[in-house]
Parts: sequence; C-alpha cells; structure tokens
Amino acid sequence: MQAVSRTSGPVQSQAAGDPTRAKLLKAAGRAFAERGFYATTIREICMRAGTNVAAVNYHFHDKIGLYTEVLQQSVRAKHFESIRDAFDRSAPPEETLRAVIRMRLQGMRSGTVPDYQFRIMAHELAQPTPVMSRMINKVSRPIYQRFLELVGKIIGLPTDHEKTRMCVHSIMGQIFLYVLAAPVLVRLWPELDMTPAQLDRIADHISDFSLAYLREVRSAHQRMPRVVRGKRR
Amino acid sequence: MQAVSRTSGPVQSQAAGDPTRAKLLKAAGRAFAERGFYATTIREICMRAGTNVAAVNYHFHDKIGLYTEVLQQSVRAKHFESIRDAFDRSAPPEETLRAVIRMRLQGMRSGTVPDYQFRIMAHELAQPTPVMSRMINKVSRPIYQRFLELVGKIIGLPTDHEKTRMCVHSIMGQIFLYVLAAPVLVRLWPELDMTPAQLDRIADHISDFSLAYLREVRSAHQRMPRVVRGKRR
DNA sequence: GCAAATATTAAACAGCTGTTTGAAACTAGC
DNA sequence: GCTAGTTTCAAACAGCTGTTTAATATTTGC
Repeated sequence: MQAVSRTSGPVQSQAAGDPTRAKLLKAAGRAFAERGFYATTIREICMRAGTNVAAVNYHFHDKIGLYTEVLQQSVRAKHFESIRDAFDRSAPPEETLRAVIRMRLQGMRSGTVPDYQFRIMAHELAQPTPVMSRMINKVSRPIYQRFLELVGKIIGLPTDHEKTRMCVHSIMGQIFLYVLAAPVLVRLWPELDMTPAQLDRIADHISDFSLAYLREVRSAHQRMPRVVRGKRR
Repeated sequence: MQAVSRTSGPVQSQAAGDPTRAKLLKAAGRAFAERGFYATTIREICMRAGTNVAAVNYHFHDKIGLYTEVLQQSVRAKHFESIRDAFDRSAPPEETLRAVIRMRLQGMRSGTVPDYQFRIMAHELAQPTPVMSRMINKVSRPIYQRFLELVGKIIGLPTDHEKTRMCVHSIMGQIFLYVLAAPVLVRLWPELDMTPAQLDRIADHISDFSLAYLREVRSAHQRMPRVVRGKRR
C-alpha cells in the first residue's frame, strides 16, 4: 500500500486486522459520496465490500450508524488538519489566504479522501440527514470562523461585520462552485479536467479575484480611518 | 374550454382546464424541490395533490414523465425570460452585470417559481437524473454563454479565453453559494433571512466584489494593449 | 337520452428497502 | 479436543416503491 511515513500512526483500527469493518467503511465512503445517504442501499455497499448484507447491522447497528462513522472518519482526515494548520500559521494574511484556497482546491482531486467529504457534503446540502447538524458545528463552523478572522484582518474590519461575512461568502462560493457543480462545469467547459496543475491555476485565479476587492476595501478604510461617511458605491 | 391561444397548440392538455393535471404539477414541483427526484414518492405527490396514485401514470405516463414536465414548465418561467432579456438589453456591460446578479438573487425568495428551479438544480447536482442533460443544454448553456460574452466585454478579452471563463465561474460561484448552501449558511449566520432587501444588499456586494477584479484586468490590458507579456500574477 | 370517450378509483402486482433471525462457521483459551 | 465467544451466512420479515388492472364514474358529441 506504500504507506505514508508519518510518526503519528492511524487514528483508529484499534480492532486491527478487522477486514470486514474496514472494507465496509471504505465501500460505504465511496457509495455515499456517489449517491448520498438515502439513495445508497445497504445491499449495494455490501456487494462492493464483498460481505453479507447483515454485516452492516452487525458492525454498525444501523445504516445511519455506518454513515455517521464514515463522516467522523472523513473529518479526522489529514486534509482538514492541514487546512486548520494553514490558518494557524503566522504568515502574512494574504499569503495565508492563498495557501488555504490552494489547499482546499487540491483536496478535490478525484479519488482522494477529502474528495469523498466534499461529495458527501453536496448530498447533505440537497438532502440533509440527521447527522449533518453535528458535522456543521464540528467542521464547518470552525473553518468558517477562521475564515472570518483572516478576511477581517485583511480588510481591517471586525469579524462580525456584515462586509467581512459577505467577503468570506464570496471566497467560499468560488471554491464551492468547483466542488458542487463540477459535473455541470465539465459539460460547459470540457477542458476542465481537474489536474493538479489546473487546480493550482484555478486557486490562483480565485485568490487574485478576491484580493482585488479585499485590498480595495482595506485601502478605502486606511484613507479615511475613522471618519463616518456614506457608503461608497 | 379556455383553450390556450397558441397557433401551434400545446402538445397535450387537449383536456384544457384539467384541474388534476395542474394540481399534480404544482404538488410535484414543491415535492421535487424539497426532496429531489429519487427521494420523492408518487404517493407523496398524490397525497399533496389530493388525487389517486394512478393519476400520475395516467396523466404523465411515468414518474420521470411528470418530472420532465415540471422541469420544462419551470424553464418557461418568467424569471428565466427576464434574465435573458436583461442580458440582451443594450445597457453598459457593468450595469447589465449588476442587473443580472440582482435578478438572479431576487429569484431566490422562497416560494417563488425560480426558487423551485434552484432547489431542484441543487438536487440534480448531487444526484443527476437522465433529464439533466437536456436541461443543461437548454437552460444553463445559453445563460453561461451570455455570461461569457458579457464578462469578456467588460475585461476586454475574448469569450473563450481561460481568464474570461474563470471570472464567470467566480461570479456564478458567489451566487450559487446562497442558492445551494442556504440551509448551512443560515446556521452559520442566523441573521441571514433572505428578505428582498437583504438579497439586494448581497447582490450589490457580489457586483462590487466582482467588478473590482474585472476592472483591474481591463485596465491592465488597456495599458499594454497588444504587447505580449508574461502572465502577471 | 344515449353511446363513446375520457377520467378516477380501489386493489393488487412484482420488486426493492432496512432489519432480524437462528443456524453455521470460525477463533480463541485451556 | 472441547467449550465459549465472536463473526458470518442464507433466508425471511414487514413495509414501502413505481406501475398496472379492471371496474366505476364522469364528461362529451350527437
């Protein structure tokens, strides 16, 4: 398997050498990512995993038990750790923004674990499951908060300012389009093939596109620091 | 008879004033928007419409026949016509962009017909149905093309230039975030209530955010009109 | 008013869903 | 080699799915 040489060993697999459980988790991850929670059948997962239908209920009690486990597993993925790390590094804010955007897009390469996560999220947006709430608070909210702080630092406005929020949404929206609407985008633009090089070009574009406005806002504030004015449009 | 005054005559609805058909279409629109094609059951639609289960198969042959009709109906919605009109009006490009963004966002007010369309689209992105392909070519592609032409005009680059494309994606992404991720956004930002006034403020922000970069690109090109240079990053 | 066409109905169809069951196959510990 | 505990298996379960059917009700043309 060509294991990645990291000192911090794998999180789970306390029941090491349990092939059935592991096979189920792997197959379920793929299946849920492709078809979503509701449309994925237990029989489909078990066929992919090469196990009996009853295996899911034996090892995870429920279909939703298996789903929860898949989501929790994907949250622990290295990709999210490295995104959090990128935020916390004490680099110049603009550089941090570039790094985060780039990292997030590189996580879209098909077949990778973060790719699962994104596709599952797309299903959750369309048809939320009871598991989503926990995931929002655990994953989305912290990242969103850090985004707010980072952008606030760049434009020189408080974290809870409406403009800060909207700027964060503008950046997130640009990234999400490629995640959520990828199949449609490919139809409209066949050259889009999501190679690492192209993803980097896209990431650079999103950074340039966003920083143009962020700098504009910052310099507008720096020019008249605390003078109350009507909105400039 | 209250026949629709069309020379070519509608394909079906020879039994004009058919309340059952209309009730089914209305109920199906809501249901498909909420739960998507696969998760919506015929019995659920018929219960909402107050008809017998067999009514769907009688009037639309199939479940997918009903779905197709719902989609085609929503394509004919006034909202899409007015968006196409906004594109074709010979206003200054930047003004056109502002108008289109604003119009598209106003179409998100919950309960409106375009709102259905968006929500159905969200489901299609997560779990495409066989009907999607036709819809992409019929709806998405023309609007996408007009977006390319409009942005190309603003930044002074050809329609098929990669930068033009990416700029269009950046704009579309910002809009789509509010359409696709609305439930999550509300959780992260409870003040988001999608009132017309707030939608207008969001639309203005997206326009400002985007035009900052578009103008930057244009002026960069105007300064060195036809001198081939390395890419500026 | 009547026959033909159209529309609605309750009931049933085969097939799939998640889950349970009880027996069989394993895997230790001794 | 035997027992106790764990894991797998084929088969069945109740319930839901889209769709069909044959009978009934309604509307239409004349």
